[in-house]
Amino acid sequence: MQLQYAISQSISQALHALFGLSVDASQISLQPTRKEFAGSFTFVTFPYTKSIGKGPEQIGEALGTYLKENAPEIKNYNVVKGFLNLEIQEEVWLQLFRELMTNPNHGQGTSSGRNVMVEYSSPNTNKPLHLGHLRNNFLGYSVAEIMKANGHNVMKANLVNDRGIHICKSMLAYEKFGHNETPETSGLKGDHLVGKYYVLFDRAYKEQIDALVEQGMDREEAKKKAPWMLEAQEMLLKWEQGDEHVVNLWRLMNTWVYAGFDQTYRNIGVDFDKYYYESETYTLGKERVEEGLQKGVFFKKPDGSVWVDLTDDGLDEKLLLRADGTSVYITQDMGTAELKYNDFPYDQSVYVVADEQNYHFQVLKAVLKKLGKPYAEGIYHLSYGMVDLPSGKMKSREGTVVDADELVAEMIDTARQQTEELGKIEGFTPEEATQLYHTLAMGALKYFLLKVDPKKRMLFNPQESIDFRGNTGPFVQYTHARISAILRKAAEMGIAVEAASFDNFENLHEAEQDVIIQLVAYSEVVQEAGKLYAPSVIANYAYELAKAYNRFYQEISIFNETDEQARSFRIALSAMVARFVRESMSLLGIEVPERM
RNA sequence: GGUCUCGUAGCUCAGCUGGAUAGAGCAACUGCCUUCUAAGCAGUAGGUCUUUGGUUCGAAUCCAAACGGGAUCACCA
Repeated sequence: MQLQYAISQSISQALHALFGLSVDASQISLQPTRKEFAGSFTFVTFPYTKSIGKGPEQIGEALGTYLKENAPEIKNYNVVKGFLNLEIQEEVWLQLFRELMTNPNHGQGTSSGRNVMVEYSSPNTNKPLHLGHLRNNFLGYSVAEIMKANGHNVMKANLVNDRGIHICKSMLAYEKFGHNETPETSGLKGDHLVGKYYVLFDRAYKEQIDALVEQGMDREEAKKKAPWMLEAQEMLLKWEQGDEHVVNLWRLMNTWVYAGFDQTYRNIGVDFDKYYYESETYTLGKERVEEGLQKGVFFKKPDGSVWVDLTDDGLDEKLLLRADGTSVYITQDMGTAELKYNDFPYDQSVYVVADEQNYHFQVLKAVLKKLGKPYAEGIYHLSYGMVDLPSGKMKSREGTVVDADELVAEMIDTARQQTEELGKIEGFTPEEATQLYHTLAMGALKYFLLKVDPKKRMLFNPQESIDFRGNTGPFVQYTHARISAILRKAAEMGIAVEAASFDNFENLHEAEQDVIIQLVAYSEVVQEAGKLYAPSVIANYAYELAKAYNRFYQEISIFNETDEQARSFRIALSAMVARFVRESMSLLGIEVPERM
């Protein structure tokens, strides 16, 4: 913030004038003053006692006196031990506020010219999305929006994992039990229908294993020898050979799944600029392996398999290509990295993938560096923690997952109940009410999943529905709805929202000042969130802003104010809060209602 | 076992590059709607920041060790 820098400069000058000390303004750090003391910024004098040779209070007093006389921004000061608390002139805050009003791009970074690809979602096509995917999707979408706000060109990508043994499992069970069931005949959403057969496969497979074990076979052996496993593997082989029947079935079932996913994506409000399909990319990467062999950074074992030695990077030896020449996971990712780069020459490629794959991405980056790829350095694994249930980790096959579609439906129902209980639905058409419930439900859910630091694991308790009070999405949305009501009334009264209407306003209330401080911080918060890839930073900001506004709202009347200048200022302040609430929430992928 | 991570109020989480008496929300308890939306506001209570050392004027924050969770160490993806 410019203001902080100006104060730092003044302190730098003061240190020089009073004590002959040369400290660059950039080295001087200010912190927000704790609320129990008067002031907005605090300068800590402890670090200077040695070089100056005086006590911390003495230094604080001297600096305070100097600043009050020489720095126009400083209204007053107080010294508590080694802390110099600085109060800022009201007019300075008002001036900052006026600047915000006239700058519609505050918080929009100037174009960086940098290309950032954000890959997220990347689902398997054998089962529907669950709560863990929701965290992934919301994170990915939000990070992409945050990157845009930081001035980058963003490409949102979805790498669909549409082939492999897991898909064949669903296909096989469908062939056995399906009786040509379709989403239409079953009334099931496509992804749920396919997921049903994945579960059926697993159930039958387990029974087969148990049966084999009972016959005296070793369990590990039984897992490999169970008839359905063998059939699934055979099916995968046929798929790779282009067997018409298998490929047709695969196509049919994937079509169902995509229709289901599209519906979910639309419902939760995420989208993609580009889709990649693993069925089209899984053979890529072999050329990169060949390239590495030629460059001598990879090596071949006697059986013909290709490896890379990453022990110098603190990692292990890693297989890159099987002896039979087929790809493994890392081979594919080497290929898709190149493909992505050719499609969109990125400076940075963000992979929103759970932290269980930390090792994999370390390896990927190290391998691409060894190949000397220009895009290796830009690879960033946005590693997020799992969502735990009170019972522990979610497991698809064991049915201990919270289904995404169901959860969203429940949230919408909760939103409806809450709204009806509060009697807040008068004057809404049925369509508007439906829209509101969806907005609130998604607001609550997204905020809940995004307010936590992405790196951390988090807990979700399905028994306790997500709150609509306190530090929640609806709380922030409510603040916006409140302000909207005020702005409607102001418009009716013909009061314009413009800086000129409060030129002579003074007597800034503390609650008003606190709101301005929050507003001014917005652009820094957006930068911080971008630097950390952390929507949680935005969520916490939106909450703090809303809280500061609500305090103001409660303490100070707007329309009962007789001073027109003050009234106009407060309306303008409200409008500005609404704007930043809307913008910050939109960075989280959350909409804000006009009424609720 | 190796590597990586996490451990803050009963619960869920904030605490930026070290700074004042560690903050919110939920749950509990008190107040505040004839005044702009009470999904709100104000307040009370709740803590050996897992433990022990170290660095420092100063540590929840940095370093080390221990204890306790979790992830990973596949010719699965």
